[in-house]
Amino acid sequence: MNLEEVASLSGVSRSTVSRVVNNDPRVSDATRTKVNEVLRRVNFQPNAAARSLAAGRTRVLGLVIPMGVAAFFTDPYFPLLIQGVSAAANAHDHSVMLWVAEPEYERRTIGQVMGNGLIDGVIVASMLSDDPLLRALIAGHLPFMLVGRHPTNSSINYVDVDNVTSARQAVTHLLRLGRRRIATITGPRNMSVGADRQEGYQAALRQRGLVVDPDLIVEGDFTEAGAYTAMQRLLPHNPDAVFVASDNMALGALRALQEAGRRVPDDVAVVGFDDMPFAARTNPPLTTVRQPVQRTGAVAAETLIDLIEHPDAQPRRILLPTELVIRASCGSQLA
Amino acid sequence: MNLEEVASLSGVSRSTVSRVVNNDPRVSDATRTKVNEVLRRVNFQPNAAARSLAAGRTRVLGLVIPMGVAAFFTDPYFPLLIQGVSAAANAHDHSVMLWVAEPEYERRTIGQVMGNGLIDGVIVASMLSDDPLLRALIAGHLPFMLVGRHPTNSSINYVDVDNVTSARQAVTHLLRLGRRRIATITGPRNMSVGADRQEGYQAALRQRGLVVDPDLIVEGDFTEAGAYTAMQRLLPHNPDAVFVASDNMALGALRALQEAGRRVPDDVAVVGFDDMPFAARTNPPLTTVRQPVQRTGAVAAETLIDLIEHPDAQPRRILLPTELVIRASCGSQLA
DNA sequence: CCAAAGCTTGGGAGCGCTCCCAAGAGGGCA
DNA sequence: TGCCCTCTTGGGAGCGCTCCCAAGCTTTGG
Repeated sequence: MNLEEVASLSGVSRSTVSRVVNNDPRVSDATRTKVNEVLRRVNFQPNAAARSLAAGRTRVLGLVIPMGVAAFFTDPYFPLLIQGVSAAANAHDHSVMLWVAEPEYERRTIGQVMGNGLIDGVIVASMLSDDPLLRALIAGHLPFMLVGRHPTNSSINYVDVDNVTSARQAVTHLLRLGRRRIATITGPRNMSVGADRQEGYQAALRQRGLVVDPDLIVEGDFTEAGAYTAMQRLLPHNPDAVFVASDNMALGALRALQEAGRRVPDDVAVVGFDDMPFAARTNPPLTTVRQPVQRTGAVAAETLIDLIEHPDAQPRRILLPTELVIRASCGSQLA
Repeated sequence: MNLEEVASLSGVSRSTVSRVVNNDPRVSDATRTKVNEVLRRVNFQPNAAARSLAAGRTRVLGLVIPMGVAAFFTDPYFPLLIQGVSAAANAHDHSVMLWVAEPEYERRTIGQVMGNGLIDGVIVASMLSDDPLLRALIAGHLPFMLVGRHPTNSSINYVDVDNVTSARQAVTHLLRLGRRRIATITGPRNMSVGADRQEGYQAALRQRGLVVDPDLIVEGDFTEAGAYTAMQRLLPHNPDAVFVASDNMALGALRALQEAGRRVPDDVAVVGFDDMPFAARTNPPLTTVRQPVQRTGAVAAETLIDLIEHPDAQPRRILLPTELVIRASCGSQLA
């Protein structure tokens, strides 16, 4: 069923049917009603390919999740993000094309994502600092949004939470509770989330006039298992608190602490990051920084659509607010 | 950059360039080399929309994840499945369009997924038994694959693991270890995974000549929190083992048991299902049924592509093998 | 040596839509 | 009454590709 057939069924021209389908105001009410009636009766769906070809726009957003991140499989972060993107895209009458980028995705993905006109723009999640896809994106002319700011190039559009400030507040909270040997398990240093949360950690210590002890900083990889090992490496240095850069990693830290016989929060206070669904149910319940993950995805999609429709607009740099959620693992029920 | 431009740059016709791009053998080696050279130089990417329009094929697979399942956000099952689908699709030069279907997705999604020619076929994950999307799919003519068999209509193409047999084996293992009051926390009954695993549980008991005690069967929803409550409801009935229909739910069961002061496996043996990454690291490590989730996704994609290319082929019903992974939570290191 | 059968190449048609321009109908106003 | 402007409608062109047919050339074999 195509426009022409609907046209002859309703006794008007292809152009008029097209106008009705696209809500063009330049159609009389009588005609519109008549055509809509036929449209509904035959359950007309305009052909997406033809539409894209003629209009030069596909109404499809790309979503790239680089798979350098093993955490994709264990961290609920990505499903939440995907859900947010998907919901916002659908609400704006767009579809989502997904690429779960393999390690050696450079060749295929980059070419596919760009150039061939399959998508109008692309959202890239959890980008590594020196990603070849990112280089191609910067060189190209396809609108794109990063989830998580780029560490060096600040002219790139992104949506993120204020990781530095959030981390600083979390660590400041631990300081206020009297903890002094505060350790941290960071994210990978080549991701800006990792670097930023560590920076916030250090800022809090310095603000308090404390020196940053490199022995109390261990790099994690956002997996539970990685954090477990990281925590074991921290134990000999006798921290009295640890700020862990994700809830998922906090799980690993808790497990290591428990196995080592350290009580939480009595011996070691633990603060996570994300406020994932399970954070309220750990033992003890996890104090953590709540970030709006679905919202982040939704904002990324909405901003990207806006960017596609207004290519001349100034760069978008969006920071979403976080909130420190106090539970038992930090040793205080007070804010 | 389009075919015509490449053609004039290489001194041949549009048709010839098209043949080279599509690896049509009817081109002389000399011409092919010459054109390929230009193709590479200008980094030619054929326009996807034009291609789809002309060829009547998009090389895009749809992937629908109904969101009735709250577990999407916490269960690593879906990321693994998505990864499998994505990898296989990419390997076959296809892209993946994702719909995370909202509760009231009937109207929009169904229309979008079908009809408008955006995709060549669709994979539907975790279908509820009486899903409107499924009804539309059956009535329509778009090739589709289910992940998880359909409970009643066996002529539908699907890929699944043999849930009945797997569950039966897991429970038989518990029986062999001497457990007699074996409980189960099932998946939702309106999903075939839920029903099938419960059926396997019952089959194992009957095979042993035991009666099925309805008090020992509680329905879960594939979430940790749901299973926690379910386990609490089971406790008064003093089970000496529990077969939990997913690892994620096993987490909740373990938490409930621990809080109630029951030792695992001494007082209550626990067996899960999935062998998710975290299963080896629970306390105690979880005995579980390993199912090849990524493989399931990959097979779904590959079969769907085959179905698209050979529409007359007979129905595909694929069962993938599982494996019982013995760890400490069942009270035996023996197979 | 010539017909028949390859091989290689070019160009037309058409996929189903959007966008633009033109034309007809009707209304307002001098 | 006549002119201009607005509203509504129709149809042509063209998006960039694939598919089909035909034409030219070369090869094969009787």
